Amino acid sequence: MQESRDRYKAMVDKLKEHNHKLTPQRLAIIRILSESKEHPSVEDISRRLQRDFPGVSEATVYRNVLLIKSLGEVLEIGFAGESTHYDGRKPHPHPHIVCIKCRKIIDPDLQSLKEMVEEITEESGFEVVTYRLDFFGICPGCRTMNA
Amino acid sequence: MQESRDRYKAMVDKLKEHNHKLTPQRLAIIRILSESKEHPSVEDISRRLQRDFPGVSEATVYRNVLLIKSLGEVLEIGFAGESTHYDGRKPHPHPHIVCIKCRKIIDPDLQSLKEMVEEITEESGFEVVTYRLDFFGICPGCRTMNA
DNA sequence: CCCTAAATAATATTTATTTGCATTTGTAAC
DNA sequence: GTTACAAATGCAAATAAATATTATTTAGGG
Repeated sequence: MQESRDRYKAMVDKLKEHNHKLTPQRLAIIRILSESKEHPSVEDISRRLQRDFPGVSEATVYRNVLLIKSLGEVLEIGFAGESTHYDGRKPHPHPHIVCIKCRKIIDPDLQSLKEMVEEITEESGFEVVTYRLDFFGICPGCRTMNA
Repeated sequence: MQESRDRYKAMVDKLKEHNHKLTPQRLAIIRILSESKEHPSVEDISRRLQRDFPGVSEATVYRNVLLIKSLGEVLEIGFAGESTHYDGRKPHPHPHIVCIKCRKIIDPDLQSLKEMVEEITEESGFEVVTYRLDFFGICPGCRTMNA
């Protein structure tokens, strides 16, 4: 998909810009990040990587994901209990809606978010830098299936 | 404070109701949970506990916090990187604002939350069951201090 | 092609949490 | 007040995720 290629290119450019080497492992990791819509964990990435690079170290995946995060090209999403997940397609904070039955995650567009940030600023005096918004519920599919 | 005592009593009642024994360690733990406004971690609780019970095992704290959580009397709040924190005063989901400088956590009252849930229901068809909302920013104190 | 800093693999370590097991202790019944 | 027994505790060892260490390899400029 075009979008995946754009993300891939953006990450490569950012790496070059900061004079980081383009190793095959690194490129494979950003390829996976740019193509994955399911918010993979380090373990997921590592597993997929084995196909092309049997024997990549998990530490390498950790280090690279961390590096790419520090460049602002991947979003870290830690759900309680599970290991941390990453979104390389939309690297900026955004709300999620997670289905507690099928685990599907969707990214809604919320008009009310802007208003909420304003309310926080007014009420608390905080300067909001970033946020983490996750709603958990039952998706339309699982609702009908179950009832 | 009255509120602390109410929370303490609610937790004791819930324990009795489910036929759990009221050991001194357990009572001390719920006392700390009911009095702490700062969302303590297991380690925090354990440290405070040493005052009254030199030698309480961390495992005991873990087990009790887990038990109390399973009774719905404490809210688990896991932030990336740090150990999990707990809120025994407001056991139901609520938004947080976290200062990224001093780590202070406050609980705002957001009018716009209801509206946001409505927007999600309409737009996505999800039935919202629970949520996790955290805003990160710089609190008024740290803003002036730093600039 | 050669050099050097950066990156990798493998291993060890740290930190948070959980579990197994022997011992102790609430608490309900006598 | 004793007794009985399941539940709770303490301790230590087991897991698990993430990070650090170090010797070796390699990307990429000159």
